[in-house]
Amino acid sequence: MEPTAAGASITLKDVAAASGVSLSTASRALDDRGTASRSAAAEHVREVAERLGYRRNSFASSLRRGETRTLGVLVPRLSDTVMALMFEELERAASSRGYFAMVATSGDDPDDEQRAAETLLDRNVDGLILATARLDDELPRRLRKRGVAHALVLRTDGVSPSSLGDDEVGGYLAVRHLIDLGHRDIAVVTGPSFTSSAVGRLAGARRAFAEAGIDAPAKWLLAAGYGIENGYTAGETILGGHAANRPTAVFAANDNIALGVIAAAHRFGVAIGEDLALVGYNDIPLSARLSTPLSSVHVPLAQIAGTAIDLVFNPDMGPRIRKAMPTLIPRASSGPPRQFD
Amino acid sequence: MEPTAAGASITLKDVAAASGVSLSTASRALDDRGTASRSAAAEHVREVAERLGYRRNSFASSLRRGETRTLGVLVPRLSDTVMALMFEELERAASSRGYFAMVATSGDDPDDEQRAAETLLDRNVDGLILATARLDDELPRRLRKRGVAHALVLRTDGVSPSSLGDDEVGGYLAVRHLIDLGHRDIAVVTGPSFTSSAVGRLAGARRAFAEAGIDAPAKWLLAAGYGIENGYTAGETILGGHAANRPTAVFAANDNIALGVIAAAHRFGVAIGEDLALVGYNDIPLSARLSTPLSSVHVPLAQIAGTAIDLVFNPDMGPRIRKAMPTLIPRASSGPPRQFD
DNA sequence: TTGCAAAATGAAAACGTTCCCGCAATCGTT
DNA sequence: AACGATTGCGGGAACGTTTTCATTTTGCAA
Repeated sequence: MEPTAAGASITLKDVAAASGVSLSTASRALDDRGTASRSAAAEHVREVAERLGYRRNSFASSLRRGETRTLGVLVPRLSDTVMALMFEELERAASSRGYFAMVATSGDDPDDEQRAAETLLDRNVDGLILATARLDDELPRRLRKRGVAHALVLRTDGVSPSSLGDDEVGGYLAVRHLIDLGHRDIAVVTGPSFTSSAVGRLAGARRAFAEAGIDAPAKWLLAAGYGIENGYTAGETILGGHAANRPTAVFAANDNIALGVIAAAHRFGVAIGEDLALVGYNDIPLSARLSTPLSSVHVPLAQIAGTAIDLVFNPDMGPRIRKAMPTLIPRASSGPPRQFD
Repeated sequence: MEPTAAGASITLKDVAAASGVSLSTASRALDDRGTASRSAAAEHVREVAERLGYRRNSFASSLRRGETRTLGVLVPRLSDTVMALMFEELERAASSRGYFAMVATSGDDPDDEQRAAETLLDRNVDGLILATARLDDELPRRLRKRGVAHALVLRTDGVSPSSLGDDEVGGYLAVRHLIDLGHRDIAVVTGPSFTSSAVGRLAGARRAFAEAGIDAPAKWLLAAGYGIENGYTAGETILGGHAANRPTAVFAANDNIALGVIAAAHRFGVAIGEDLALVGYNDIPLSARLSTPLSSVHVPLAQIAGTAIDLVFNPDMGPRIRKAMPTLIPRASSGPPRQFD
């Protein structure tokens, strides 16, 4: 009946009694912050605690200390590989700083996002990391007003402390790569327009176009969601017309979209890498393992994670919005256009 | 400096004072378990609490109550889509029962698994759900000995309460499907032999072979890891020989392995669905979206999640090991063998 | 009205830590 | 040997809840 997890638990009082010291002394001896006391008594307490299998009660401790050494992470969904990877890196970075990372998922709905954030705050996290930010998001604003320590990752609202890849540069690199290969007819499929990542990557793509004097037709600049199915739909739109009217290259603002485009290309009998060059974004592990490995813009997630956590606790050091440099990884999916063979 | 997340916080004392009642009354009025008190005073307290923006301090509450309404979930990694989906379902099931799910990742190392479990237990979770179990795992054994409420998902050690898909049936369905299509030369790539899922799926495959009077050659029964790269290696082994010596079908014990086999097939110029029939396992969302959509054994994760949580809190009701029925989803990747065209 | 059960209330004692305070012991310096 | 400075120690008061217990109030029937 009782869902008691812990067995009969050893409290600090037990340890103190067994060591023949007071509660206070035992507490101090086991305080792992700062330098461990080197007195003989303290050493003895530590031995006894170990022997008895004492584990500090985190609630009592947090209640008294007023901090939890816990970080809340909010992501739209974990089944999106990029988000899962981001969380894994955040977990690692948090752990190396003595923190525990706790995740909640919120989908794409601002209300759910708000609710999920409250859930995390109710668990008294010391700070919050959001991978969900919209350009005009209410949540970061409220967090700022309430004085909640937080940082945004991967996406920014332009105001709250943020750690992300430089999407403008990434978009530029991708399209520049395609242009350098000889492509002129290039389609761009971006993510949802409420994300800074989509806007940034599109801006970078535009810069590359402008630099090369290419006038990108509006019908080949599509905004989509970040899911495979969105990529598929976009792919149908782009490739569905007469073969002569197709672009020779596509820049997909994320690897999921690219996967959708691949499926659409297959449906229309267009060979990726030969008939159509394709560049994705994020370089998820799958990309390198596809039948035709996917060129993609790699983003240093580990670095972004570390920076994000530093921003949560020291928002005042350095610029509030930190951008990490992405790298283009060329693979077989992006070859020169047909006529160049 | 101070990593204070919450602003100046409203305590129960404030609410009580503002409502003109005692602390105890305020506490009772806001107790959300059981039936809410219907007295006028209680109603008033709730209003005041709402107006003041009172949020119960979860530590003080948990400390006093001795329960946390928190569930710890241990998975090898979240970047594996199946694990991410499993966690999302567990999170949902937990939430609908008033629990919060907390995840930790442990890789494939038993020591890390132990450490991660301790981390969760240190946070006083009311129960633990493991998706990491090995057949001869120490951890479930220790949890049983310590009397920690727990359940295993997706994999079982055969002893602790477990909720998983019926892997034997799934393996049978997959291979039976291939046999029904006319295949006789079928390779099977299973997962790591320390997982019950790999063992079960292989056993099911064997039953299908036996039933059809097929003597599966040992060289086509490969044990691999559950990653794409393992599938690729296995694919190289299977398809690397002379074309005449290749199987006409492959059952991959998970979709990642299938993805690897696809890549290997591509390398050897073998067309999936035409030259080689392929069936995966788990039916991750990507499978349906591949260029050649992948046939796969679908597993009801939501149901497994619900059962798992029930098992944690009521391990004595019904059988300890519950198996959910998988379904085969045939798609374009599994066609009849060439000579049948 | 009176009587009695049921419901609501306030005081106070937990829950297991940490931390402030005053005091004693130890240390290094002249 | 004497001095101040450091360090370690135990007592006890927090931290914000929940819960027990004794008491008071309410509701209802006679």
